[in-house]
Amino acid sequence: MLGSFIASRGLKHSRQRDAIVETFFEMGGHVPIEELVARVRQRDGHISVATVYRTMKLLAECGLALPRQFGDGQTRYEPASVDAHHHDHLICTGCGAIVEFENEDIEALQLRVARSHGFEVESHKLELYGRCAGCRAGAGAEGSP
Amino acid sequence: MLGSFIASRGLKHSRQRDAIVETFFEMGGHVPIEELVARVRQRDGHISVATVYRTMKLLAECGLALPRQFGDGQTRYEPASVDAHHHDHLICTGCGAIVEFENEDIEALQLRVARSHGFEVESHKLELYGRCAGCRAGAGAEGSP
DNA sequence: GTGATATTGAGAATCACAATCAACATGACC
DNA sequence: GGTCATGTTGATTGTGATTCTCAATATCAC
Repeated sequence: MLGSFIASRGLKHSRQRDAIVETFFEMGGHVPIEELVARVRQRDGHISVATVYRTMKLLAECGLALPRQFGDGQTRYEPASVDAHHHDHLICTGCGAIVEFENEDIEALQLRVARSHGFEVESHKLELYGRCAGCRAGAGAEGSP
Repeated sequence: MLGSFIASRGLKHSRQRDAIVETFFEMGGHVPIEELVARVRQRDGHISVATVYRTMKLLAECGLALPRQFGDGQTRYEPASVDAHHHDHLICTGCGAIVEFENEDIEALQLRVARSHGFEVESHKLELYGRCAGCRAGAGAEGSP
C-alpha cells in the first residue's frame, strides 16, 4: 500500500506522514482537511497544514484516498479500498450527513445518454441534496438550520 | 423580470447593471465571470469585476440565472428561463464543451434511491465528464490536452 | 433641483490551497 | 554508531476566485 508506494518512489517515512495517514483512516469517510488537521494535532502535537495537504495529495496519487468536492468549497477525502466500487453521494442539507450509494441502473443510463450525445464518459459526479430522515423527523417547524 | 424584482426590493437601475444583464443573456450559456467581464467591457468601457459579481448574484437571487460549479474552480452562470426544465451536463475534458441534457429516467431513479435511504431530494447535481465526438475524432495520438 | 439612498470601483480582505526555502529527519552505506 | 545525500517539514508567502470596504457617484421620489 503506502509503504510500497513510498519505497518505489524513493520517498521517505516520517512521523508526521504516519500520524496523518493513520488518523485519516481512523476517521472513516469524507474528511475535510481542516478537521483532519485538528485530529492529527490532538494526537501528535503540532503538524503543519501544509504537511497535511501534501500527505493527502500523496495518498490520492497512490490511490488510497479519493478527493471529493461537494458544494461547500473545501476538498474532502475518502478512503479508497482497492476493491471498492464507484459510488455516489446523498448529502443532507440539514445536518450535513453524507451517505454513499451505488446504482447500476443510473450508471448505465448515464453511459447511454452520453453516448447519444457522442460522448465517451471518463468519469462522473452525482450528488443528491436533500433532508435525511432524521432531519425531517426532528424538524417540525425549525426552518433550515 | 429583473425590473420588477428591482422595484420590489427598492433597488435602482444603473447603466452597468443593464449592460451586464444584456450581455449575459446575449452570450447564452455557461458563462464564466471572467469572460462576461471582458465582453461587458468591450461594450461599455470599464466596469468593475466587483459589479459583475454583484449583478450576477442579483440575477441568481431573482431566479433569472443559475450558478453552476464545474470542476474548474470558477462559477459559471446560465440563463434560467422560467419554463425551462431541470437539466444536467456533459462536459468534454478535451475542449471544454458543455452540453445540456435531460433524462427523466435518471431523475426518477435518483428519487427512488434517495427515498430508499430516507432522503427527500431537494436538488441534485449530475455531471458526466468525457470526450466529445469531435475531440475523439481529432485526437488520434494527441494524448490529453 | 434636492436629498435620501442605492450603486460603483479600486483596492484590501478572505479562503482554500500550492509553492518556497531554510532547518531538519531519514535511511543507505560504511 | 556516524556520515551524507536526499526527502520532508513548517512558517510564510503566493495565488486565484470571490467578497468586503468605503468614499465617490448615480438614481429616484418628491
